[in-house]
Amino acid sequence: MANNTNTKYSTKEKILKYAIKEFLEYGFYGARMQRIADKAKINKAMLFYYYKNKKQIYKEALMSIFKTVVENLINISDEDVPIEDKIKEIIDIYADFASKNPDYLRLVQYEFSRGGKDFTKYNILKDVSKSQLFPLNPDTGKIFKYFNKKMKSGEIRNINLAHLIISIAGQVMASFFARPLFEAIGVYKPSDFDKFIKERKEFIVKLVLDGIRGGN
Amino acid sequence: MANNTNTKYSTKEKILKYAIKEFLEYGFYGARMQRIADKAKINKAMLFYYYKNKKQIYKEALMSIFKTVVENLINISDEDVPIEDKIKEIIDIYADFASKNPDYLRLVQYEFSRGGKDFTKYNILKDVSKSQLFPLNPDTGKIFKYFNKKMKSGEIRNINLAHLIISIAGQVMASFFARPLFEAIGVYKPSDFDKFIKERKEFIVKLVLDGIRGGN
DNA sequence: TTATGAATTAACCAATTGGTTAGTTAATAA
DNA sequence: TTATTAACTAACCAATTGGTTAATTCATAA
Repeated sequence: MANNTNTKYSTKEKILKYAIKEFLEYGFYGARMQRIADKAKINKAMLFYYYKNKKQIYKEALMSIFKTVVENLINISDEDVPIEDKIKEIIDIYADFASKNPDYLRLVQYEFSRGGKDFTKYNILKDVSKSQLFPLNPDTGKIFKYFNKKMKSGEIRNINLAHLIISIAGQVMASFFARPLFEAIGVYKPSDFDKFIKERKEFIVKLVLDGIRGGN
Repeated sequence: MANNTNTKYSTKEKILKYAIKEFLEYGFYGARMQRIADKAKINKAMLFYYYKNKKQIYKEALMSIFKTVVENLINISDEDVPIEDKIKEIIDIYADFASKNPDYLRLVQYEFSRGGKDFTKYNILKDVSKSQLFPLNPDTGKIFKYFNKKMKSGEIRNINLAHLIISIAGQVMASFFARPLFEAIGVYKPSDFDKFIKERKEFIVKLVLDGIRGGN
């Protein structure tokens, strides 16, 4: 092996790492193989030595990204904390991940804007949803279990939990997905983005909490 | 003029119409000038006769699309209806537009996924937000006026209205933006999408209504 | 009828693109 | 030492791309 085992990343790993950056920046069609090679400081031919073609690199990049996204979003605890804290926990998980990985999120959004063609083609989503840990899994998802208990005990009214999760996630994610809109029209000063997110979290907690406590 | 005035659209209009379709399908980099010409059944050179280059066609397509989006989203009435009806009205406007123009929405999403580079570059968003009719305009927006009145009368608690609008729109739009995810993981059967949206509307109305009525 | 400019076309082009290939270097095992 | 294979490189290539151009058709006005 001429593979340099001293360096942190193998050539194959480097390719994926910088391919992700390139795809994030330009999408599939706009991504350039030469630019990926340049970013990774390797010969372009290596891309085709380790991967069949551009599509395959994209596929592996997508899978890697989506795996990271899901791994982050399933970290919901089993603890039986008060409802307000549980809602905060869910919001925090989504918001924190979005804050820390804006580029990952953007590629997911890019894929969604294309109708999720490749997500479905590569079975990326299906594999993920089978996971016992997936929060939207109505049988095993921790969020479902928690709120089902709270509905039975009467602490919250009867609600459709899939809708609740979508509503919470939707409110949080909107802040990140439509960020260019908000900043362009001056909803907040770009430098105040973190402050805006903090405000938004508090707003969502209160809205949802009152919303699910309200009379049946 | 050799321009065929019998047909419904002029050549220039045809170009924009089919360019939009192409950009919606493939994004900027994936769009092909030849394919636009083929779709419009004109000679490729006509694209460069009426427009400077690809970028310019994209720019005009973006502006046209965004204009349509905004024109639809500002159609909020002035009527002083009950709060529940007003929330329903807002939700309906967003949901109806998204249902009727899934492709337009996808291009907006595509642009957002790119960080809204071109939206800001072409000043598309800024021009729009200046509009007196823009619902997010805190001084003149009809939604602001309506809810401010309701806050003063005590019918709802004091809330940040920008956040309220983002929350409502976010919950509605999530249903469309993340549609590939929901269908892949089986939140509903793809054929039941309309039913899902109907359910979602009802869910959001109730959540928001209880959420803004709740104690201060 | 004819002159004029706008609209349209087919053929073309330079540059870029994803992908290949023949040959070289480096590591390992016998 | 040497044979073998994996890792790597530079040069190359066919196909595609956005964009151009010179020539032609068409409509209109004088």
